[in-house]
Amino acid sequence: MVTRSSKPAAKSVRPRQTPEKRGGTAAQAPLPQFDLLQDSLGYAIKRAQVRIYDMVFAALGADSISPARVTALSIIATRPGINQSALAESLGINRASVVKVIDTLGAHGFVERRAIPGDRRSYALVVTDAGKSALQDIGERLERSEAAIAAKLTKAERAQLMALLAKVAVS
Amino acid sequence: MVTRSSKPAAKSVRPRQTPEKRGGTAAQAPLPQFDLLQDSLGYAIKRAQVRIYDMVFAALGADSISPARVTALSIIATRPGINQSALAESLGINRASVVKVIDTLGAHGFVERRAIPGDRRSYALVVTDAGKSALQDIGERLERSEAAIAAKLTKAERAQLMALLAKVAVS
DNA sequence: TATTGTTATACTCTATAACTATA
DNA sequence: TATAGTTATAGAGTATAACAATA
Repeated sequence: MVTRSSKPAAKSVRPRQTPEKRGGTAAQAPLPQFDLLQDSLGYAIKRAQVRIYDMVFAALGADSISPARVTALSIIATRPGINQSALAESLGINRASVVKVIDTLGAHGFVERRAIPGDRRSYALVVTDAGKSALQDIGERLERSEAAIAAKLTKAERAQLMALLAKVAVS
Repeated sequence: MVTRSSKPAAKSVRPRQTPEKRGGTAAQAPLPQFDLLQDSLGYAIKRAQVRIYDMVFAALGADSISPARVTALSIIATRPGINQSALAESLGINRASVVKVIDTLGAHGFVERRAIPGDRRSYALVVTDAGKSALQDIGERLERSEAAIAAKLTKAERAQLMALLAKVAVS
């Protein structure tokens, strides 16, 4: 049984490159300043996200599938019959990376690759009963977990936060 | 000095789909449902975070240090003389992992490890003039970048979003 | 003994490129 | 030619454990 190891921590993939490109022009100017850590909406969101991520891990339990896999499972549940490439698109990752995701979900017995009569190049991904059951359980755990956060916000505030975040997330 | 050019790419959770088949012939219970993808505050935050992360990458440019390193650099700038262990604590990562972070920032000439007279076990980390200059430039880039998001929100909405996120982020 | 930085090692998540089998 | 899935390989970011130097 594949399980999540200890600490996951945040991700961040970035191509590295050579240093020095921004030369040392006039060094110290009176900074009109925008304090990254304090004033950036990006950092504010990041902090909230890190906080929630911790809670999600605690809620899922040590032997659960990872949050990323829960997302994949949720998408397949919502779009039964989706193929791996479309799932990759939906997850915003490369289709090659989806292979292991499905292998893992398959090893857990949560998802199946089903043959498609008309096209033998791809599979129709479907969530099994065990997968639906797991998703139900996970949903309940996360819902209870979010209740801890909701306790800090009124219903109206939560709704407004969701609305504002949706505006920000618009691509 | 690793120099892998190409796509930034990162992301993690990026659900989005059409509202279709849902209450089907489930062998499970009549789900009172909490739709993870739709109703979870965690996912809403994650989506916003992914969106902003994309913008941050674009704003920083291909030859910049990573967002995580920008954070480290900002912290050192805010707390000059901090040592690696305290920085690790502040970043929420293991102190062993900080070694490479500082090595990288050092290779860029943005940070220096300075000897501390009283304690030869640790270093006082300080941002160099080049580092301050880079931070200034990055701050301006990110500020302009956030303006694109701010355009979707009124000043009051932005302030409220920041306030609500701060409530959520409270540990 | 406790702390700090370091090294060696390993794991997760993801990307690219190339390959196979279809279509 | 184009598409879907796969494999091999690589890189970023992080963790653990063990270690030396220093306190």
